[in-house]
Amino acid sequence: MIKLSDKEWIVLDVLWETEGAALGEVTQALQEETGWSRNTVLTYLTRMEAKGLVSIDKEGYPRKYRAALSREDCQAQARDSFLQNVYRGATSDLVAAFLKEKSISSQERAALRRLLDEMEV
Amino acid sequence: MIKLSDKEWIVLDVLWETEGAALGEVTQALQEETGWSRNTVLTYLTRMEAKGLVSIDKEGYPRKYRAALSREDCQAQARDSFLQNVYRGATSDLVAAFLKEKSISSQERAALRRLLDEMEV
DNA sequence: TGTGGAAGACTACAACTGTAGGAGGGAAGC
DNA sequence: GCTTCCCTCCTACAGTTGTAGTCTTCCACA
Repeated sequence: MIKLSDKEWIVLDVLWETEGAALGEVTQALQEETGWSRNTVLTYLTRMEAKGLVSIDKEGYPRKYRAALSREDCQAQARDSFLQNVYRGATSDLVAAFLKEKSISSQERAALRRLLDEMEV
Repeated sequence: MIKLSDKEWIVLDVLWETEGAALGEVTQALQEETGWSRNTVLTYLTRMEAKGLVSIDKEGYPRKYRAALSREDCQAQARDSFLQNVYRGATSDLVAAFLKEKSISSQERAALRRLLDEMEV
């Protein structure tokens, strides 16, 4: 149900890295990638709190902002909707397309083979 | 650059299936999944033409609507942004997550193994 | 204790998205 | 030719997203 925009992913990436950051720290961390003003960052943070994506620790000043959901949960959600929207549920087409296009190391390939092996029951 | 909304994927899915459909046909085809009114469908179609997602064949009456981009191009685009947003570029994490979660047949697993083998150079 | 700089609240505003309604135009059949 | 039905055009309107500006508050330090 939770649908993150591209920019919300960027904000959450920062929050997932830092367990509880103040506005200035978040703004700082986003500076290179986005160049956003402090106010823009604050707007994201407060809107995202309203949506349940961010939790704000109001003890102390300045407040600490943290991700309210785990990265894994958000990823699972995003995988589902991507799979449905873009591949109409065909997981193996999807996986094949990613594998064909993107380079991965031979270690990674070995790990994926092991994964496939474990699935043979 | 082209960013499709969930609903735009649904519309395009219909257009990719039918090479050139009239409004009534598109509305019909979308009926079950969306229940949209004819006007809603028309709004999507015309807005999507403005964005270059749909092309309208104005010869004849009623007009024929068709997808302006191939499904493959749209999928490639969507893969890219998904990979970046959700997995920060880590293809093998992404692939592993899909494989772990979604069931695929042993035929499909075999095909993926072959794909991995072909990548070993 | 006054002040400067960060932080927070509130406001703004345009573009895009989801979802139509109403008015008018063409074509096919009676 | 007139009716009927579908098609197109234009308009609407609320909610979301991207990106701040302004005004106010708060703490730390001189």
